[in-house]
Amino acid sequence: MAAGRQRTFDKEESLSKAMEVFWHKGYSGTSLSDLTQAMGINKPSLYATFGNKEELFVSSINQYVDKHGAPHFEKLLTKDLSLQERLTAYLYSIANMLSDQKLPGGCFVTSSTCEAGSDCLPQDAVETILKINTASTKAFTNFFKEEMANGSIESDSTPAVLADYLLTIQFGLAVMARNGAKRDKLRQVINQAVSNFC
Amino acid sequence: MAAGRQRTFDKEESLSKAMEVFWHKGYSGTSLSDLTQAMGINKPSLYATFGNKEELFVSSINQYVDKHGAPHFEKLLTKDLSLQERLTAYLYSIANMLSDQKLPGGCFVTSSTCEAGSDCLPQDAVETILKINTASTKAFTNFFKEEMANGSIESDSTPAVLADYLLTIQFGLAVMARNGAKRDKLRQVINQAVSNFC
DNA sequence: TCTTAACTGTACCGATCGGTACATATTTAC
DNA sequence: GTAAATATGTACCGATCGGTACAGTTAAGA
Repeated sequence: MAAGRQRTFDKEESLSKAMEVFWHKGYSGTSLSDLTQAMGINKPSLYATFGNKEELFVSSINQYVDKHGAPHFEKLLTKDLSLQERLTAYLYSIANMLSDQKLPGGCFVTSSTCEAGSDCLPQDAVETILKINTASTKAFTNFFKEEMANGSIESDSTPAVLADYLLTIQFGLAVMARNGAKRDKLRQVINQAVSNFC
Repeated sequence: MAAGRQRTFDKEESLSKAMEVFWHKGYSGTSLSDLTQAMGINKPSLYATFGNKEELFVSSINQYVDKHGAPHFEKLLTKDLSLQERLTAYLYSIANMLSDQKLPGGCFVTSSTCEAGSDCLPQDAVETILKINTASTKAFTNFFKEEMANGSIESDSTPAVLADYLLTIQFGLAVMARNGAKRDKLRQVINQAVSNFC
């Protein structure tokens, strides 16, 4: 172990607190005081451990993807369910998160994508967000490509278009949640949206 | 006419400049310096004419709805077109705006709806945004109600659900645009989304 | 035990935030 | 012509912004 005084907080837990603040308030709306207060640490500890506000934001959104983004994806791969059933389960899982009262509300990536278009975010943050959305699009595209190979899709749309459509639905649901839409309303929209894949 | 020196700028034009700044950068991301610079006036003139930052924001988003939001709606009412054709024309019209390089990018209402969930906006602004989205939902609901009465819709969905679905698509398209999606990509998504109304 | 490395809290930095006081300039009404 | 009313530009306000210097504290390694 390295010499020196050891830190009195857990790095991942503090990052998790920071993530929730950024998720709730956005990059521009979050001050260092907001962060240090939620994390329970002082500014020098924050800077020593996480760099600066920008690096902490990037770490936060990456943690968000790991903890609250990626896990939904496995719903798409459940065995013995139709494509429609799996898409519904996937989006329901997301809707649960979007409307969860114990979480900051909506989708961190969606809100950040809006904010990234404002030229108010540091470039590294913008690139991180773009990378996340690109990765989602590619994952969806590959998913639909395989579903088509399996014969699960009758549509004559391309995998890329279906992927963009699914991402659009996700973004839309996230904004609906930020507007106050509850779980049941989101589910009704999902049912409507998924009936498109028939 | 009232006594006193007359102002050297056009109120509506200055408001339009302010609107574009808020549209582009959001409420938290916009400073008074950004505003006065874009509007070409000094702070005392801004405060005397438009109140404070919050009131200027509310005026801005209301002007946005009048200038860039409401006008699309008439596409839904074009005579002698099918429901699908009218929905496509309506959403294409929106997509043109979302991806217009001469405009600030995306949809001011959508971005603000995300930001409104952050508790970083003044309450009057939040209420204004909520009111705008509620009005859209009601207008869509009435629209679909009439279309159903006309027999244009075979779906067994309710007008309210179709309205929420349409709003979700609009929100989603706006975020896609903020993420860099160009007009053609938005159109493909729209085609996919509208095939739901068959 | 003693050096050295790492973390913590206080107290501060210049810059910018939203907002305003005030003196000056311009206009209409009388 | 003069008073009243309105707009303008400068210069400033206290508060907060993101970020850091520095002294003190706690630990591991020699």
